[in-house]
Amino acid sequence: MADVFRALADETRRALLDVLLRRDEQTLFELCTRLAMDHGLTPSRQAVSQHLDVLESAGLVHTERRGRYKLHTIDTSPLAQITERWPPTSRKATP
Amino acid sequence: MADVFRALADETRRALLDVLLRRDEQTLFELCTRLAMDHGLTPSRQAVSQHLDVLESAGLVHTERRGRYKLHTIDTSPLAQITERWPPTSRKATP
DNA sequence: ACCTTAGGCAAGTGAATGCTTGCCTGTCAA
DNA sequence: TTGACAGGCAAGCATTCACTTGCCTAAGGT
Repeated sequence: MADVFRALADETRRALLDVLLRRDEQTLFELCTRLAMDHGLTPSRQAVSQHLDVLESAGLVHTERRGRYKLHTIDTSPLAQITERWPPTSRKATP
Repeated sequence: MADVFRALADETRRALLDVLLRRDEQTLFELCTRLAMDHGLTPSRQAVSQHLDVLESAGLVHTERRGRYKLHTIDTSPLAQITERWPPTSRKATP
């Protein structure tokens, strides 16, 4: 579970999740392009690849080889554990 | 919002949230003790104090001075933004 | 066959960060 | 007033981590 938090700690990786939420099954180069277009982030291809490895280790992204393409798919289910671990506090006011 | 993820990235800080979830309004020394007892973590008082600062900056912990004591209270509301940003994926199977 | 394209591997670098150390401030009780 | 207790401040150290650089593998098209 620590891997999930470590993965979410980086802004580029959070942006990658945003990009993948719009459309699944994107390749590394597609993700690089959309990071730049939609989020103004321009890390190198290798940097993005390493980020995707971290996300995959955390179970937040699944991959599938198809020919020479590697398609990335988001999986938000590990995030549910967060609000399960620290449920919404019933407090007098958080208005 | 980046502060929230940064705060959650550390295991000691996550353990602090666990401790605070069991009981609110604890002092720095109480938190140190419970970290050791319940989680096997024995960082120094100063280390815990710095962690609490990070948690407070993220809005996950609120504090109140009472005499020479500083009481810490958990606030889980920032965590709701996580599942709002990446909602549960309606996928073929996450069973 | 050849070249392009999509991706991977690994070492090295610089910055962020968790933690320690030492000292200081303020509050309460005897 | 003095001493003990709860906490704060700031510099220094060591590790982690994001990113680059350079080279390599493999699949697809012409």
